[in-house]
Amino acid sequence: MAPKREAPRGALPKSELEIAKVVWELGEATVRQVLEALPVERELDFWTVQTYLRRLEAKGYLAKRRDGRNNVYSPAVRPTTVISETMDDFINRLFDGEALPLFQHLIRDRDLSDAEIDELQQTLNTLKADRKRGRSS
Amino acid sequence: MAPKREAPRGALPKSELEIAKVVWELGEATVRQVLEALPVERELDFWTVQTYLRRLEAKGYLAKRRDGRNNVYSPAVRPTTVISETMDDFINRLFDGEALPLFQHLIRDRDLSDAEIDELQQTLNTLKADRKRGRSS
DNA sequence: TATCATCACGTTCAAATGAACGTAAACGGA
DNA sequence: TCCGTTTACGTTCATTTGAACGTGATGATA
Repeated sequence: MAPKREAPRGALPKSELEIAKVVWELGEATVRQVLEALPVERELDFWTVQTYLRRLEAKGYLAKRRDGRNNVYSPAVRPTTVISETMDDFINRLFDGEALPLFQHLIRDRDLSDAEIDELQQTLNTLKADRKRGRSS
Repeated sequence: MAPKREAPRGALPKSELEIAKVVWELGEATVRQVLEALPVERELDFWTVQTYLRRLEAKGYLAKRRDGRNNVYSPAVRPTTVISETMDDFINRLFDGEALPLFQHLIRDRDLSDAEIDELQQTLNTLKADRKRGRSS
């Protein structure tokens, strides 16, 4: 059965993604908790954060639970899913859906440390090995 | 001397990027040429394309040259620069500026062919070798 | 040289997005 | 139990983005 993407859910806008990320990190959070978890230089209003959380819930990205007088928000869609969708969108837009050119650019542009390069090679080797073995799911 | 990023030029919107990419591919192009270079299923108006090209010029991404009655647009900023900026913005938004997690996600999520994996490894090896040698710009 | 098609430019318009508020309800401490 | 504080919800507002048009100018062709 295909993974069946519930709804296309076109890529999240900047600000909403930013807020969603905070919720992901915290696991679940109230408006105030999100506000406090934001970097200090990012001076967002309590109300603004509230707005984004509400929108995220309306779009189906977050679930809302009541805890006393507070709303507690938590992921309704797995973060990795959202990240994948966002990356897909990005790759489609910039590289016609080809991952390879993105890699090349990335490798060349970002100053990767030697350690990071090693780590990447490691990952690739592992992936390759896994491929040879079980080629399932 | 530092590369000196002229203006922050916050990441291009979807549609404008789409049009800019066409210009990059063609090297330079008139409105009509861009329109015709777009995939057929993308039914954009002549006027709409014109608008985006104009905006891109206003933002400093494209240069405009007159050829008879036509405007001919060409890159005013190197495409690779724009791509880098766009990627930076994306990585900042989604991965706090860390390239590595992006790689991991990418490697795991996109179904890379064996050949692609090989190519990546090749690239990494080359990069590593180059590093050892001249470390300057 | 008159005509017709094409083009540039300014302008417009709706929807999405970033950001914020006012009010009324709910809670905890005095 | 009353008061001050905090929160939710609906609502609003400006800007950006996606998309398109009308008019006047321009050039090729008859």
